[in-house]
Amino acid sequence: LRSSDVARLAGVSVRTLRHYHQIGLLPEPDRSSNGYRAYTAADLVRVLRVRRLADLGMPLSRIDPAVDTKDELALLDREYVRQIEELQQRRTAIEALRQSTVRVDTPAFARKYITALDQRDGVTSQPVEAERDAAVLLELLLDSGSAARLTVLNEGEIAELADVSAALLALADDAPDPEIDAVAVALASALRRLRPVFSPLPLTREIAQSLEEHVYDQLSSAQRHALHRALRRLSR
Amino acid sequence: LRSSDVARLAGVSVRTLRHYHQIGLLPEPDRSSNGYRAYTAADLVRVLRVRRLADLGMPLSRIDPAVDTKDELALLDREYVRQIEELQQRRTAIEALRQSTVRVDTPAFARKYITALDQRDGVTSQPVEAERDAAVLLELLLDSGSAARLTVLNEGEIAELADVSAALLALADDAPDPEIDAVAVALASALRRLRPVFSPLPLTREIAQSLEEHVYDQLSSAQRHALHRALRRLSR
DNA sequence: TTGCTCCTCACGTCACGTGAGGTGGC
DNA sequence: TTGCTCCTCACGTCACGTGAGGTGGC
Repeated sequence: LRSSDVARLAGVSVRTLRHYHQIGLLPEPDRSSNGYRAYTAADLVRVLRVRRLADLGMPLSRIDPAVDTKDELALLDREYVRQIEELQQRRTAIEALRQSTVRVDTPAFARKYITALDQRDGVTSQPVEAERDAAVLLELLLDSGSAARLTVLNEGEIAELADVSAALLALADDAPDPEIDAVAVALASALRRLRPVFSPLPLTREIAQSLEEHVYDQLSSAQRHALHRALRRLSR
Repeated sequence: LRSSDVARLAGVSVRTLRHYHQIGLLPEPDRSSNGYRAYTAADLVRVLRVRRLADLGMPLSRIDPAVDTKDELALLDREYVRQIEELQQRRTAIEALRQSTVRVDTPAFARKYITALDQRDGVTSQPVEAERDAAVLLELLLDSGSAARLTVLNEGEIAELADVSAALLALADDAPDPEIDAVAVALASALRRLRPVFSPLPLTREIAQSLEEHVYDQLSSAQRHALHRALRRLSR
């Protein structure tokens, strides 16, 4: 039997046979006079045995053709139970992401808020992206307890928050000062209600500052003023 | 934010960040005066976005952080349906192998036969291995129709075949000629019944010969004589 | 001479892990 | 001076795929 015979009969590539030689799963056969490998039927049986286990997903390193392998099969079976569960969890997550109308990486607690914001007039998509970024960072930083509390904001509260954010993001740079002030007042009122949720962030000062800067960076000059005034009101 | 900050906050290794730089998923940030990378919160958001998709099993090559990826998610979902089915098929196959008392690579059609042979007295395990080898080769070579017919041999026929094989394999090299003859007669009778099953083998002459030699190689001198005489009887 | 089959390197794949050896600030 | 953190190569992983370049028999 030559390389191609064994390969064809066993349903593998010639390269696969070479690989099995390299890792010692299959002994090198004698050579015929022209240097071609001369396999025996015993080699073919061995390859078939290896493939039967490899096709079940057993790693080549754990295949020993000389030994019965029931224990290894039991291990594999438990591994498959785990994998099936994981795949099903992924499918559930994918389904949830596809259902939602917002971008797939929007944190769950902020979905309604971002959706509401997205539907306001006068807000272009770029600032919405900035809000999404902020939500992603928030999700990361909040301990799970706080995140849960954020989720239970009711529809009215979410709508109000979206109103306020939309007003902030719609502020033009040439907005008159009284308009900036009005936004700051509304913003302070909304933030006051949310403050207990954000308070105990597990952050070093440098990191907190870096994240804060990121939010400021996304805002225009007038918008920064409004946010700044709102924060001053809060600290009073 | 330094490498370790981003890595810790995003739940990845520093090496992973380097890898994302290499493949262009994450831009190289500016360096601070000491040469350390100075990441921004935007980089962190980006890593989180990549990980969210990568954790769902999306290949990095198909992740584009700038684009929404609902279509890709649909593809992934279909892929998972397929994978779950495959894993369940493997579990079924593993379960069947673990149920049986014979070695895991014994072909289904020969299980009862090998089991019966294994339980005969006077047959050591090495010739049983040879019979298993022959069965493996047979399974490979028979078209599925014939293999199905082999499976439906009834209990009595299997027991008779096992009796005859056991008698052949138990033949000592110094067995008297009449004993060899008796085995040959019984063997011929059993083979005559099986012959319709084996007849149309899709083999080149060289390969058939190679497989036949393999069977002969496993037999002792007296056993070969018995097989040879049985085959002569058949061809009459 | 032209195909065909076999041969031997040897690099590529995928998403990083894991040292190896060196530097800068406390 | 001693740790600690960062840096840059660069090889290893897993099971082969895929040329690259050469040889032998019809």
